[in-house]
Amino acid sequence: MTLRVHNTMTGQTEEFQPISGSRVGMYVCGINTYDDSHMGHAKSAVTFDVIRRHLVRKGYQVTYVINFTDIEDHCIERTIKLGIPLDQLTEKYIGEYHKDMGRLGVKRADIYPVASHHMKEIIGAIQKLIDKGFAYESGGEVYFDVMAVAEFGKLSHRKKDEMLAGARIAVDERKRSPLDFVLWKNKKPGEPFWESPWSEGRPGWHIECSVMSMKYLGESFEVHGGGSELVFPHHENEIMQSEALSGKPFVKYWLHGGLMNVGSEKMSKSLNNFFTIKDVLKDYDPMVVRFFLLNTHYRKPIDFNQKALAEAAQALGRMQNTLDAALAALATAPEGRDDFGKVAAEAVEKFDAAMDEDFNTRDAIASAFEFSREVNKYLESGATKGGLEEVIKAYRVFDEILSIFKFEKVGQEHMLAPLMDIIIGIRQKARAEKNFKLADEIRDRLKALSIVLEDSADGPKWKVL
RNA sequence: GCCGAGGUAACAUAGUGGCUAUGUGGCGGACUGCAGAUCCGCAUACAGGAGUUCAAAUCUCCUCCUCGGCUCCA
Repeated sequence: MTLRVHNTMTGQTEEFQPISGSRVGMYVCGINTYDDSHMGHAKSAVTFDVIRRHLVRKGYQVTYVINFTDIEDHCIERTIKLGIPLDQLTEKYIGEYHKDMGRLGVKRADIYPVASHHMKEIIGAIQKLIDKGFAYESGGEVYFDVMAVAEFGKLSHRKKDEMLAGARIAVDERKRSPLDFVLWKNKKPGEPFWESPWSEGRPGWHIECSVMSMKYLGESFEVHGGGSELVFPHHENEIMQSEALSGKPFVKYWLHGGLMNVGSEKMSKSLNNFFTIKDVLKDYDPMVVRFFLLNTHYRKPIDFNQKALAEAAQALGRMQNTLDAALAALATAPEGRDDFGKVAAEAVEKFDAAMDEDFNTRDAIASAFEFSREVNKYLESGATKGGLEEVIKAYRVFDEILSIFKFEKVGQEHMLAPLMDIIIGIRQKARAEKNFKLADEIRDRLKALSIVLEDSADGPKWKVL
C-alpha cells in the first residue's frame, strides 16, 4: 500500500516518497515558551504525533524535530515582567509542554531544539545571506531582500505584485521593499540581547526554523508541518531563506493542520478564547481528548465545545467497552481457533488504508467502530481464545497509531478487585433471593462512588469511571 | 481586494462519478427482575441554480454563505 499525503506546496495529494531510501526527516513548529499550551497546540501535537507514528509503522526511519521558540515578543515581555532570566522561563514552559503532551499520549520527538541555544548558527546564517546578496543591513537591523529571489509565494500561492498592492503591509523606511522581513532586530531597552556584527539585538522570527531544521535534518528534508496559519508568512519566508542559504530545495512535503475553533472563531491567545490542556484534562480523560482531536481529519478545523467532548467520551467508551469485554473473555474462552482472525485482518487492512490516504484518522476510526460491532457479535456467539487473541492484536494496531485504548486495569482497579468480589457476591445472593431492592441499592451506592456495575450474561461486570 | 479551506441527515464528522457512511442523539424491537451494555431495525443527507454524462453528493460554470491567512499565532 502506498502512502499519499496532501502537500500544501502543490495543493495536491501526492504519493509519499522520501528523498532517498527510507529515512524521513520531519520538522514541526512547536510553541512559544511563555505560557501553558492550549487545545490548539494539543491539536497540532497530536496530529503530527499520529503522522509520525504512521510513518514509523510504514517502516520509515523517522527523525522528528520540534522546535521551541523562546526569543519572541511574548517571551521577552514575560521574562521582563516576571523579572526572571529568559532561560528560566524557557525551561519552565518546556517542562509544562512535555507534561501536557505526555498526558495526551504524544510520543517524544527525537530532538527539541531551542532558538536561544542556536544563536551562533543563526548569526552565521544571517551573515551568509548577506554575503550571498540575499540580505542587507540597515541601521543595525538585517532584512531579507525578497526582490533578490526569483521564486516567491511558492507555498501560499501569492505573487509579489499582488502582495505589494495589498493594503495590509506596514511600511517601514528601513526596508527596501515592504515585503522584506527582518532577520536581525535591534534590542530595545531592558530586553535580553545577543552580540552580533550588526548590533546588540536578537533574531527575527523565521530564521531560527531555517537554521535549526537544516542543522538537524539537512538542507533538504521530507516533511515540514505546522498549523495552517503559519503558511504565510512564516513558512513562506522559511523557504526563501533556506533555499537562498543552501541553493537546494528545502522541504518536499508541507503538511498543515486545520485550526481549533471556539464557536467558529479561531482559538488563540490574542482572542483570549483559549482553553488550556490542563483545564480540559480536569474534566476529561486524556484519551477522550485525543479521540476528540483525531475524530476529524487533521486538515479541517475542529470546533471546541463541551458537547463535542461529551460525545467523544461516549463514543470512545463504546469501543473501550468492547475491548474490555474481549480482554475479560480471553481469560475464560475455550482453547482453539476459528476464522474470526480474518475479520480482524480485514479491519486492520481497512484501518491502514485509511491512514495511507493522507492520514485519515476519521476514516480509520470508523473502521475501528465497525470492527467493534463485529467483535460484540462475536463475543455473544462464543469466542475462542485464538480468535480473541487476533481481536486484541487488531486493537493493538489501532492503538499503535491512535493511542486511545486501555489494555490493562489501572492500579486503583487492582486494589479494588478483591473488595468488589465481596460486594458482588453479596449482591448476587440478594438477587438470587429476589431481594432486588437491596441489589439495586448496592448498585446505586456504588455508582455514587463512580463504580459502574452492570449485569450481563457472563455475570456482573464493574469498572471505575 | 487577493490567496486558501469549507457548506453532507437532529448534531458532529468520512466519502468524492454507479455500492448509501461512522459516531452521538431520537424512535421501535430482542435480551434483562430492573438499569446498563450489546445486537437488530427505522427516520431524517449531500447550500442553491444551470450544465456535462446512460449515471453527479462527487466533474464544469455561476450564485449565496462560513472560516482561515494577508499582523504575533500550532
